[in-house]
Amino acid sequence: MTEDGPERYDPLAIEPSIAQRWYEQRTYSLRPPAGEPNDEQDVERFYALTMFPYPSGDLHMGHAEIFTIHDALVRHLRMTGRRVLNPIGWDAFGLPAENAARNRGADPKAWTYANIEEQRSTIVRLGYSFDWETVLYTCDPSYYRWTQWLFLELYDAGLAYRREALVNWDPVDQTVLANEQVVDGRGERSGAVVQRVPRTQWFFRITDYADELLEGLDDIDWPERVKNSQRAWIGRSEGAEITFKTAGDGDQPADEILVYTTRPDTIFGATYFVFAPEHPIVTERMEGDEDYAAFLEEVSHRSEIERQSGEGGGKRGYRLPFRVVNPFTNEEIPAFAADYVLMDYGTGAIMAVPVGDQRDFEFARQQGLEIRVIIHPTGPDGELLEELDADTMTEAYTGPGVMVNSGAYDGLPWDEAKERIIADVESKGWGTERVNTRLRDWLVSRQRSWGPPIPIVHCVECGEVPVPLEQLPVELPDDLDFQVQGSPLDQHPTWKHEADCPQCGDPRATRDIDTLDTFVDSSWYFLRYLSPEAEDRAWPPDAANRWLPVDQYTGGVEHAVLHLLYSRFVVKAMRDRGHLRADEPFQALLNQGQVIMDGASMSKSKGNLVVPGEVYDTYGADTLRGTMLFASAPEDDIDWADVSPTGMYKWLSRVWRLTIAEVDGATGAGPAVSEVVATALRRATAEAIVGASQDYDARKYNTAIAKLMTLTNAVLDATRGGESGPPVREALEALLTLLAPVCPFVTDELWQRLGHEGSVHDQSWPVADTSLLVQDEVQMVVQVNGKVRGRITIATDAAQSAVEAAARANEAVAGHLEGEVLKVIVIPNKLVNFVVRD
RNA sequence: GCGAGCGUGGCGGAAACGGCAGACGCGCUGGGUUUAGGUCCCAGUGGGGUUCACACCCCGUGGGGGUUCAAGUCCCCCCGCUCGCACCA
Repeated sequence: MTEDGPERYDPLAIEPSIAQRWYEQRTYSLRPPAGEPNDEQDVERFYALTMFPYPSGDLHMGHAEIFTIHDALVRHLRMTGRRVLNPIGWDAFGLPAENAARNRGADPKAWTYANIEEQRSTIVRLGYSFDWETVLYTCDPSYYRWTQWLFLELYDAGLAYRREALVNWDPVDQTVLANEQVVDGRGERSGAVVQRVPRTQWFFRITDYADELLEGLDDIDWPERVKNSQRAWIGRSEGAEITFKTAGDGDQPADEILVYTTRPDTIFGATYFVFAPEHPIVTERMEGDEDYAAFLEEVSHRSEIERQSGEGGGKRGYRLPFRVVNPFTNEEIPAFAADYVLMDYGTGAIMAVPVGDQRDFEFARQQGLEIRVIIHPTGPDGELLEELDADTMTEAYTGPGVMVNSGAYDGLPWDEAKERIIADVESKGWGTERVNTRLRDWLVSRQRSWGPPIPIVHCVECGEVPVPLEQLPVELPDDLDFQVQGSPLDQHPTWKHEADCPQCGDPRATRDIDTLDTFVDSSWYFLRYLSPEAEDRAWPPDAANRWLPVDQYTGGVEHAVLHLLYSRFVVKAMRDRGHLRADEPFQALLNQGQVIMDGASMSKSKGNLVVPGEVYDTYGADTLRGTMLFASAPEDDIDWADVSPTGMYKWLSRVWRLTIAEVDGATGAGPAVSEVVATALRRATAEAIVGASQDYDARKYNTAIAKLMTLTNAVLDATRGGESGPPVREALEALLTLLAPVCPFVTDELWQRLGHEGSVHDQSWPVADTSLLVQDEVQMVVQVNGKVRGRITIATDAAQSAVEAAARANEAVAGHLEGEVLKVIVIPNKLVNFVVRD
């Protein structure tokens, strides 16, 4: 460092104290103490939400990326006059705390809050302008009391219920999981192969809202791929339920079996019948059959992975000792139990049509079953393309066609046959048209102990009884032993016995020992932010009606189905209970890209972990923020190996030097900029304001920063001889306000160095003097046959004839105009193109 | 297998509407300042050809075809990569 040169840019000297001041003074709070968000009527409100962090350690680069994008958005909106609600909190319940307790003997609460404190100080240090009055922690009784209330609301509405079902059991995390938490047959968190086991568990009836969850996607501004993921997950299909009967065989009465099919038109091709192995009709009829019991045992032990990969023999089937009657043909067809039919989709039984379904086709070939052709392929105009041959076909035919061997329906196009058959099924009382979804009810109970206890008491006399609202919260004991086998809450010596039945007072009643999934906590936190300290209600309905839906939600794409689908369900259910009016929680969604390293995700085990602290301890938070936003568009991944914090640091240093020089020059009366330079600089300033504003509106922070760099270069050019003066000052002030959302510290500091009283963040967004952008002359490109051959400078909006004449007069162009000119195209103020015969 | 998205210099990335491809930055090369290194400042930087030089010419946005006066951008086919879903009847 030079001893007596101008003061250099030293972010570490200015950032921490500003950060601390913003935090302590609650600078960005919208809320008077202990109230709801300040809510004057005549303001434009904006609810900006970013996914709250999970406190499993300090903040990582991914958090810094999301928060930086979010904060630039929020600070920009504030400067454009919006009243922005920008809350923060912690998703503080969950398994990592419990694992730390089990493995290291830590107290989960202390562990969680220590991590929160570490994350909070990093968030403050990075200058994110959250409203520190609204902080919430999902593990705090003042929060989970209302999570329990939410459960009871759903229970009261019939949307929360307990039943036995085949569920996903994670043997490592020792708990059941929701379908959404099982990826490729493995637990999303633990990576363990999940087992399908029967258990009595709590569910939310999300399937009641399947249609609305699907249709609502059309009206929200989310990335198409997230909407597609949700559409696929909901998996709506249209078809029919049709009743089949088992063939009578004397002493045993015929059973009725419902099947679901999307292709009722192919019913004449049903040559066999398949039950899910656990189907009740089968288990009842096969009771005591050791052979079948062995098959059931074998199938239940095959993991999802084996079943899907086709390893270990593909589909497993068991020929049942009875037959089933096809209602349309009265034909008796063989019946199987097979693992390719799932008990929990449709009705758990299918009519198998090998000619029209690839799975049935494969199974039929494997078992040597008949493949009956009932359709011939047709083209776009209904013309016959070929005739299928059961002996030679190698795969099922699923395209359009015309019916054959289908009784009265022969000769009909398939879609018409489908309609007629459904109509006939209904008129004969054999079944109904039916819509089905892949979506199952949401399994919410967990055999874990760092979560909200389910507010239900089990009484020998009254059954399951909800805990009365005035007794909420059902608090977790703080002396759980996490070293025990199984659920610590269950093993606690007294906790579950502390409750008497709320209905009959029976002291033998016990608490439900399961807790709610963390996704229940996070499915409504954006509502609690509206009044985190309210003790008499979860949220005020009028505040919810004013602020919801969230105007902009930012966060990772990994929540495409889980959190984002659950939150949508909760909002719709709460709307129907009269607690709010919004149909959707999040109107717009932005998925930021990942921060990776050398093409791979960062992790300690890979040894490529870069943490935010390493960067801000060297270059400061402004450099970290600027680097992330300049590296790429918000949606794109950033490879940390490709980015250069030094480049950003050098630029900010230059901005610093230029501003300090202007301050010094103004007081020291250096030379003033010339008139010509002043005009050019003012135009550069106006261009930067216009360009950067458009980029901010489109959230293209990378190009906004590029335009600010261009303005910096213009200032540099103008002040090369030590000049200063109003045009320089205006350029720098515009630069600082336009940069403020990205680099809040250095801009605030320099703003004050320029002599301003208040904060740069309280300035309104600059407006350009657009008259400066109008120029007398423009440069136009001259092309011959589409190739650039020269340029002309000509009056703005010059007449076509004048433009053409000037272009012809251009020496470089003239040499290429020897052939016959067939056509001249003039794009005003841009380009002339001569079309010449070669 | 199905669905969606993406392919632009050595690198990250720019180019509403079809109208100068490569903004801005990194890196690199050369020069200046400095005792030196770093910092800072200046110039150059898609590939090829050609010229003493100013210039000039050709090629170029994964590959091939098409529409157009004009294509990174629109249409068709192919290749590659990434991400979802995946026995859902």
